[in-house]
Amino acid sequence: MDRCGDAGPQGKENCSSEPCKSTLKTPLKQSATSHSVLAEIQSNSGPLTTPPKPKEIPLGDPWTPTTNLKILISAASPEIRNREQKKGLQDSRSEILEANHCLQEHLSGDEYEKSQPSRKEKSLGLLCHKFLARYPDYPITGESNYICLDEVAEELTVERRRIYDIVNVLESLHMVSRLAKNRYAWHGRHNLNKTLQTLKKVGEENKYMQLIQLIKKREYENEFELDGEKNEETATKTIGINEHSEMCFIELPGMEFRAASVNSRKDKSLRVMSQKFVMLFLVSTPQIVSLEVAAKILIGEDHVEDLDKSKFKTKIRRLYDIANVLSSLELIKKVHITEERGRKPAFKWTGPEVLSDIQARGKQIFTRHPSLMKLVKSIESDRRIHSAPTSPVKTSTTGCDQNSSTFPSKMAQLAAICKQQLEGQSSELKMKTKLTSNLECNLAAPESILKSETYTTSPSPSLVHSLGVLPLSHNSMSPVMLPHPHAGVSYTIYLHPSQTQTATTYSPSFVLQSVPCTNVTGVKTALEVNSKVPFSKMTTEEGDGNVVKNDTNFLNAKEKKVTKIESTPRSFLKRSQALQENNLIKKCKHGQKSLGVPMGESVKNERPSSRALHVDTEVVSFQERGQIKFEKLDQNMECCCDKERREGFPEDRSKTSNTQERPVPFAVHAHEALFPSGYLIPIARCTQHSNETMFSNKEKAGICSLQPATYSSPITGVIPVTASELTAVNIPAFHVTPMNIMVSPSSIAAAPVVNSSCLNSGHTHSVQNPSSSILNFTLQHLGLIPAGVQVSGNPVLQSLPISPKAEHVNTVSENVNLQQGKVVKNESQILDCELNGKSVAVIPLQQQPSVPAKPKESQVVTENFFRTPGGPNTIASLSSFPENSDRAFQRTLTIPQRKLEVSDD
DNA sequence: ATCTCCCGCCATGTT
DNA sequence: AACATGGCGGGAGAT
Repeated sequence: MDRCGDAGPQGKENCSSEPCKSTLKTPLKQSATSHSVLAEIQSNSGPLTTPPKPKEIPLGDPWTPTTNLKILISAASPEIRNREQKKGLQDSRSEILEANHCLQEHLSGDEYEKSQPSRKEKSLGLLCHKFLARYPDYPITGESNYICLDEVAEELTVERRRIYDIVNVLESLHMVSRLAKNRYAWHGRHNLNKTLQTLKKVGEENKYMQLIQLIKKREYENEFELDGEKNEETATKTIGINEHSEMCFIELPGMEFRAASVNSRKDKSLRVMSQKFVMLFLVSTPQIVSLEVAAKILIGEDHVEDLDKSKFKTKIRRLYDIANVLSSLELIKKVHITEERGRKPAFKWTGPEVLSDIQARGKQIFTRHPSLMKLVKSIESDRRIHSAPTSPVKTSTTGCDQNSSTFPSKMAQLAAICKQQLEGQSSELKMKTKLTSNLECNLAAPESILKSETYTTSPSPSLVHSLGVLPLSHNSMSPVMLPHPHAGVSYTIYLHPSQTQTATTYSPSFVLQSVPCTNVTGVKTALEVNSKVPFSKMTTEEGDGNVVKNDTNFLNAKEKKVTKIESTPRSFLKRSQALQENNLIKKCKHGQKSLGVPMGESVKNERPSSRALHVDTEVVSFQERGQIKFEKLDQNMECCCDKERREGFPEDRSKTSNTQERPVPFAVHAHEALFPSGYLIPIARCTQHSNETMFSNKEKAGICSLQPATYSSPITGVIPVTASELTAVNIPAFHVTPMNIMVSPSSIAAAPVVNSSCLNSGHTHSVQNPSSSILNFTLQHLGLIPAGVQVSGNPVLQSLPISPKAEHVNTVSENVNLQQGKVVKNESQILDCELNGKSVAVIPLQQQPSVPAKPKESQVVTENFFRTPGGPNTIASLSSFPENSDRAFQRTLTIPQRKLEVSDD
């Protein structure tokens, strides 16, 4: 029971508990944090003092059944959670403690023991959930949220040591950054996409994919003959990764850890391991990584030589720790891979899809200007405060769906192909949704409040419109942002160019329609043919007990599960065939090393890990449904998709194109640039600012410091959005009448800004006060504005560019997440705004041919990007992609933009 | 038996 | 020296 001993010495002078306490529930996720509140919090947060920790944990963890229940409940229900928090944790806690104490006294040994929380209840995952519940996924940017470790530990009644585990992982994702001793800044998921993108890039550069495959191959080839170590070693050497590539923590230039302490160990463990682990998911095709492989790779990098069991074991332990946190973040999910050797634990990526560098490049065309983001946010907050509920009624605007009905079969096919990708986004959606709902609640009438699972309804359906869609990259798919039927949230769907004209709302219905089975089969076949990898049988176990075995048609399976649409007998037949094939292959595997890529593991859809809390049932289930994957297929598919993406497939390829439409309700990432600590954040300029600085000033300015200087694009007024972020801004209804352009700052909702993270390029441009003509031109040129489309007129200003005065603009942007790009539909409105003297923001441009703007920084950024202060390496690998960013990027810029499709509703 | 992974000792860094 | 961080692995609950 000396538990508290080490981890948290009690008396810390830091962080007076008072401030912290008051701050405590800091930014409640659900509650729309108002500026004032945040400000208060900030001001309150005192010096970094560690509150004398009254850690009576030893006395009896508050982990009484009651506590547990509360925790679980709160974890499951944001509303409840918030309520709880508001209610005052202190009180409840003390009560609990007391109760517990009593319990302890009255129950003797055994009994007391039983009353104690089970191991599960103390899991890191659960703890992480609690931790995350304390902060909003997308905190308002200027109002940073501080995290006082001591306080958190105390409130969560855990040792500080545990908090470190969580924080370290969060740090690896740049969701938090260390400000000082005992203090961290909470960034939420604002930087997540960028971070992931960067990680993916680094992972690619480090050839993790190959390494993984090599390892798998070895295993596959010599089932048990060689020890993993040797395999690993060999693999590593073969690939030529590692030794030198020992990667250190990836951070952004200017964002390095300030504390030496952190630096000292930063290249070690948890943080780095976490990043690497994530990289593995991002680079591997079926985004499933077994612990074993991950451990080997991680160990391999460190010390290829001494790979002993204990080390391996330790690595596994750490991976579990990390996995728990990542699971809580809903980035991964535990699954089991069943192969001949047996079942082995693995994790499946369920986070947002991350475009590869190359892929992203094309898509990154548009980046939301930081200032816009801020504006959006400002608007939002403003709205909350000032604006009257305009249209309280939440209508499920299914609008735009006219198209859905018309949804071409092609689309469906595409959807099928990419469905898996959607899964990943679902989580994001969920998150975004939450945010949205919060916002909505604030803005709209109570009725409009939605549950986290549901999409939020916009205050006024009519007002809410679909945002424009920005064409994305080379990818032929055009993202279309549509209002969510259920919610007022718009989201973007990527359609193939050919499909572009059709806009659909992301809705269940949509999904269903979009996924025809037939296509899947065809695709599959093609893939199979092409694939060099032998199929192996894979099985996915699901929580519900379904076990699917199959190698092919994972799509079908998936489809079936996801959409419930099709389960064609045919597909099953195919499946069986595939299985047979696989078996044959397996039998021959020894003889054929060439086939060797041991991809085929059976993946089982796993039931939700016991630990994981299923907060959002819908989401989870959705994700789960889509879980079944057949590695091979996946892989193949992925490859194809990838290829296509890179090549920028021609339009006719639409079938295969992966529609990544993940309608993801997204929070607007505001200012990545502003973000204090994102190490991975590519945006060059941002990094230059110290955290503190960034927060304070920029917010008000509403303008990102980043922008202008860096890119000058002929087209002013346009803000390039990066597709990579996939974030679309959802623009809530405006209070503006169609004709009327008078948008009061307060009334301005959000601008449809597409946010993207240009990892390499950091192309964030934002122009202010673009001339309308220019905008029009640009839009047309880009194809954003369909020739026939009439942009204006629409009373509902969906995508409203944000007014420069951003300060008062409310942001709703958080709702939508665009994967690739968005098109702003209401250009007219935008123009209007501008005309009115408001500066308009949003319009994607970078890709426009005419805009050659290439950030000079890109190069710099790239270099720094991965630079790991502590480490040597880092990225020697960058070299692996010779063409790296700059050039490629430039080229990209020059590439004529493909036509953007705007769905007009 | 294996999988998970909590727990907390203790080394390392910071203040 | 006291405190902050966090590497690490024993060992026990969960399966």
